[in-house]
Amino acid sequence: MCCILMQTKEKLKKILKLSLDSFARNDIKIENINEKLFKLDINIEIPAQRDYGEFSSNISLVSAKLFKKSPRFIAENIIKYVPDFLGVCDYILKYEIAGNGFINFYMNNKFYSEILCEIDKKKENYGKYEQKNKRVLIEFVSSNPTGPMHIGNARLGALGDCLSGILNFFGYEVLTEFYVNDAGNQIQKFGESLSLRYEQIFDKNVEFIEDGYHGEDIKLLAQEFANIHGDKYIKVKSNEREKVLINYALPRNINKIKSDLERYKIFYDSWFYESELYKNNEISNIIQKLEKNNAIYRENNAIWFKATDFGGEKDEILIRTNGIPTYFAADIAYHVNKFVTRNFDMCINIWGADHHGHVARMQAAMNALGINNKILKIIIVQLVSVFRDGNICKMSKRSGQAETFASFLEEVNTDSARIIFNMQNPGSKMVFNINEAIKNDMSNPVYYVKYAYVRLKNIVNLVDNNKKKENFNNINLDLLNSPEERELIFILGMFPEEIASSSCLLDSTKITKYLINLVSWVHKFYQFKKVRSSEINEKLSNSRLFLCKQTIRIMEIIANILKIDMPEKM
RNA sequence: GCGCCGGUAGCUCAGUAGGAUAGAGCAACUGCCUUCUAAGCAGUAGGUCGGGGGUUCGAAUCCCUUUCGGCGUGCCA
Repeated sequence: MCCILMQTKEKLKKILKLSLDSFARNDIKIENINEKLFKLDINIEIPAQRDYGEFSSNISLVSAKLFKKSPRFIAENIIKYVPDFLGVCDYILKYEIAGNGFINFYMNNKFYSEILCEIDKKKENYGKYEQKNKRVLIEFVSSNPTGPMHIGNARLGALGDCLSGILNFFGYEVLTEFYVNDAGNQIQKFGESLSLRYEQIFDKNVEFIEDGYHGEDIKLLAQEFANIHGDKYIKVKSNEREKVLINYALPRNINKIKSDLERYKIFYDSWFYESELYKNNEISNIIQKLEKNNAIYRENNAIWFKATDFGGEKDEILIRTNGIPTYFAADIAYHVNKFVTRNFDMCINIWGADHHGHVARMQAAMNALGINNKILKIIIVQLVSVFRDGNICKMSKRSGQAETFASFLEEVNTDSARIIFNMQNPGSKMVFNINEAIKNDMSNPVYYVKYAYVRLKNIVNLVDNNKKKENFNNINLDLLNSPEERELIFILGMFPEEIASSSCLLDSTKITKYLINLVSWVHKFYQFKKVRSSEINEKLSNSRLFLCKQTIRIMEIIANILKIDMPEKM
């Protein structure tokens, strides 16, 4: 499926290629011209300013070398032949050469009215593509259940959930997943920490361990446990006590994570427990497979993965000298489970920047296991710090100063957070300005967006109430020819392309930026063009109303993808 | 030391797969509500795109180099 805008680009490209071909054939004799033309990187672009037209091509610039002529000269010669092929596209109003050799195309009214009609026809499916039959697993947040989430998880969550919304809308079969690290070393440490805090309640002289979990949350959990069970477990052997405490605390932490994320509008399709990998021997299975593929060796009683043989930076330990598998070994098994057992075609992991060292070795492990026909995409998200009252508080889990996810949610509205996090590229580190995120003006983009929706909705509702039913027979979309109206329509027409490129690039921020741009034109339109004014005739009024309705449609599609509530009134 | 990411307006950030005069918001200043909600719009001011080379019709964007910052470089996860 395609849209008017993309089709038009293709048609213009065709016209230009045919014209260039004519020029080459008739005016210049070059051998194998078709082959050479084929290699040219001819683009149809949307210029930044509309004075340059709706579309613009670099064809004469990129072919300058081939013809050994100036771009301007080539453009003049190409344009001579364009009339021969105008039948290919009936949206062209005029075309001209700009200063340095760009060929600019200006579109007629039909182009604009057909964009609106296309949206009206496809409705909430506008911008959707045919089902790809591609199963995608997207895993994000997956915070450690040994402690509370922090603000960085809010960024990961917003990016992951919105990306899954985009991919789903685009036509992939998407499954969202939270990977629960409920096994391995850190759970032992968790139990040990809990146990010591529990003992300290009854004996102040008990010393805490250096590499334990120092957070207040551990003390609280131990206290809660003591409130229920008293000193009953003091005399129990320490590893027994640790087990009991883990069984008490871990489900509590996981439930807290789950409920916090639900407040943030994230509802996972799946919660995958690391402990399942142990139960099903999946870790020992992958060790065997790796051994078969000659990808491991033994040293000092530990089992190593020859990561360097498969594109990794250095070799990695899979099974420690003490026989306990590393986190990495479990994670390989987890990925094999995704790709082989569950047979996903693409797996997307959204990881914090502190995990980026993990990327190369995981890719290497996939190579070693022959999982090459599948796609593993890892999106690394830089860390978040909080700006509050003029100060930057750096996020740090160990210092205990971290802004927790829960306290963040208390302050910042979920929709604001989702939009703000999705306005900034994952690759750049982020300073989250709390003071601005809780304000009710343009420093908080969520109000800018919602207000635009309310304004349009208000127009539509008022008209509906006044006339009971609008008469779309008495309509002439050619009347929508002001810069404000045209630009708004043009941006609506760009939506399918935005969705497509967001999906291909796995970029959830693109569509948010698009939304902000769309909304700014909604406000301009609202400012300059009255819809239900007595000063304009009914035909124009109806046409503008039609534009409002299609704009609302696109805004609702995006709101749905991003899970932003759009209010009727503010 | 090595690796990954980043450096764009006073601040926070965009910059459409190399394109035309580098853009928003915040902060500052000036206008616009008896007319569909001013949570808005229009305008002014603000820049050596960290520095230096290179590639070409054309570079914030690609390559090299240098500098500064964040992270990683665990038999931690």
